[in-house]
Amino acid sequence: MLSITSVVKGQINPERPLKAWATNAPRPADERTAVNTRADPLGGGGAATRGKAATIYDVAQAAGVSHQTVSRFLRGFEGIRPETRERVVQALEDLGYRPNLTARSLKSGRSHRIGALTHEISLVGPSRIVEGASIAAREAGYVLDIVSLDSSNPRAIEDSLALITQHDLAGVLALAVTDEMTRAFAATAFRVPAYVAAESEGVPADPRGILSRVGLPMLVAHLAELGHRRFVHIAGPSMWSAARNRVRDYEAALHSRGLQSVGILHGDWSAASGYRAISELAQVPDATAFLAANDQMALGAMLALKERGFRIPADVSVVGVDDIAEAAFFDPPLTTLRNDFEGQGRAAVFQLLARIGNTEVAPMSVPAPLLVIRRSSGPAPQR
Amino acid sequence: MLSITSVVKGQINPERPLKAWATNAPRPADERTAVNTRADPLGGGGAATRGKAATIYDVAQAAGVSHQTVSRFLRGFEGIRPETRERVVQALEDLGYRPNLTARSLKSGRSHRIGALTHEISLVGPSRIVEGASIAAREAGYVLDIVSLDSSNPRAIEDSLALITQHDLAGVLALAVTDEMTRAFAATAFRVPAYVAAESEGVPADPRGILSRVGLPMLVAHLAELGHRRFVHIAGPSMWSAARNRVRDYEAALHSRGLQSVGILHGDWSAASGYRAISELAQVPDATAFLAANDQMALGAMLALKERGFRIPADVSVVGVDDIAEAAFFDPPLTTLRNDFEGQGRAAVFQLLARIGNTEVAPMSVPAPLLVIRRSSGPAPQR
DNA sequence: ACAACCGATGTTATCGACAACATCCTAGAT
DNA sequence: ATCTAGGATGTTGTCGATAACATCGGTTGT
Repeated sequence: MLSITSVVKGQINPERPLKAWATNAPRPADERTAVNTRADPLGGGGAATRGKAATIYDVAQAAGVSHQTVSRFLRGFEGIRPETRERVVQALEDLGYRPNLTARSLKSGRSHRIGALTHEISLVGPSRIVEGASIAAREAGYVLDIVSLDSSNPRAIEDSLALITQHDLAGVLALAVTDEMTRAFAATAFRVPAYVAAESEGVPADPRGILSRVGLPMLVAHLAELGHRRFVHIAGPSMWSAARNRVRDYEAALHSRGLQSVGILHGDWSAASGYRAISELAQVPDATAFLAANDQMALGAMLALKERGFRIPADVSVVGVDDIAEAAFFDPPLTTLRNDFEGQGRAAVFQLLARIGNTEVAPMSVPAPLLVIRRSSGPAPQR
Repeated sequence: MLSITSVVKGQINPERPLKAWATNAPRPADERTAVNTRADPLGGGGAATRGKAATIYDVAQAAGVSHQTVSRFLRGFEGIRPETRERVVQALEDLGYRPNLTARSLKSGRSHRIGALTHEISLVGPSRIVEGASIAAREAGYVLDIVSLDSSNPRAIEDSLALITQHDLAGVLALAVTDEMTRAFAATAFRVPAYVAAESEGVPADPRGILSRVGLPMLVAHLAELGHRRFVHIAGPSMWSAARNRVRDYEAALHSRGLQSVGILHGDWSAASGYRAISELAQVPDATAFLAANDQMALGAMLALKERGFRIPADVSVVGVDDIAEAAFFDPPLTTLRNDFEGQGRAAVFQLLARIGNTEVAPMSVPAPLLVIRRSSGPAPQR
């Protein structure tokens, strides 16, 4: 258990003035480069930093202009005389001005926060999605307000939505979605754009957009080419649309090749559930290929199969989905489908920003799924 | 790749009025229970919900009182005549009022957001810490503004800190900390309480507070009792204080038993680095026990050792730290030390809240580390 | 040469909530 | 019956920023 070391931050003098006022404003080109140049030996900034935060009024007074002129400068307005501009810049730096985003968004009605509701962020998938989203948001000048649902608390969704609707956000995102969350989301009246990032279940405009639609056939093809004919799927929890999609696309892929599914087992994404799915069976299905809906369940399933005396891949092949970082070091290393979680998070943020009206975001290109062949899959045994 | 399904939220009538206005205010006792009672058949609220959000002025007008009376009610002021109170409650519900937290914090100078700066949230540890923090924050009525550092971007820390300092936050947290981050954090002048949640390196008041201080001796004792005498440590990146602590406590634990470390290898927390640490060695050290600083590196090391012909645990024992969910399903299942990541996150939030002045938080009890013995450790081979 | 005009800047109102102070009304004291 | 204390409520100012409008000095057109 880590202990918590506190760093009490008084108004310590900022060694490196952050020049945060320049962050979101269209700034003169030469500003960008010179962040570390001001080596102020404890003077100047000290006085200003000590008390309360400087406002545009303070800056205005220091520069001998009106607060509005300061505001104009900050917002990138062009028509300011060079000498005036000079004085404002100077005052800004001297006082170490930082915009008060609260006041800004109160007046402008715009905020730079995105609410992100997510399930089980401690799972690998969701956490990577959140990371991608967080980084994309930061790059666009937003921060992500993360509300992670505690699945042990039945009222969590309600509470979280109540929390989210109060804060004023630029938009709301649902990441890593279960049906429950989708429903609660749809029933809530947000006053801002809201998006649910989920594997769509209908017929999507761009089928590349669904990992399982394109990826599962690749997995099945790989196994079929190795001679496998009898398959078992270890599915995720059916309240996750991602889990349902994988079941559907698994069956479709088999069907289109005239192969058969020997059975579908159910897990909850965890390695433990993959292990139980196999080990609790009275008898292991007569299949040669096991396709788990994610790598963790594949890991658990592999252990259970080995304990039952199956050799992998000599007797049975096991494949997963996601290509988590550890999959290459399972024993045997796992054949799987690479899933670009970070990309999903980015894409979700970009989609939301586009709807928010931020036109500067580039449309996301959807990376194609990638089949990663390792040693957990091999030729089907001859009977 | 998931596709993103948008749910365009207009001002749909809220099926279940969230009564969010009651969330943070000391409310009359009977309010708590009656959330779903108002079955308003599309009347009343409709008009108000359609346009912009209702303000206390709108509510005041609807109730025929002054906005201040509404404000008083919301803040739990007692001296309001029952009939007036009644009208206010009615108007509040009819309009589906939600407080504008932006305006509130502008005036009150207080916010209910906590900024959390974290590294590599996609690692298992950090993501679980963040989850614990997020849940604890939500329970206390705060949300976590997560800023995840993109390690590929050298200016990420600066950018992130600039971003954080602008937003108005109740406090700032650094989770899963590297030295770089600690330094940048210390050099920044926040205007609010800031805490760095890290394994402390000095002599802590409560030694139970450090996982490795208590836990590594347990691991070493376990292995020593099995007859192991020659140990190798696979360390984390040295810029993480957690990694340094583990090295230090590993050495101390060996020393106190008169045992010797045959070597310290270095990884980066990933399974790949654990694999490389062993596989790239010209010759595997003559040791019987390998102690990795986390489970992922243990996984990689196990694979490399097996590939080099070592049997686990017959020839060598391998143990990890953290007890991630998958560790029980490695082959062999990994002996490790349970690490309460979520608890760390909670603790960090509680500590911060305490400093913020929120007196309602209970002090955290620090769970003792737990040795989890599985099959990757066994009796040392007889030479 | 006078007015319309324009760029640069200042003044005032505004966002939504909270807070200080002002006011009104009623009940108890004299 | 009049005064007063005090509870209940209304009015105005404030937080820090943005927006609309006003103003000032100097051009430019005719």
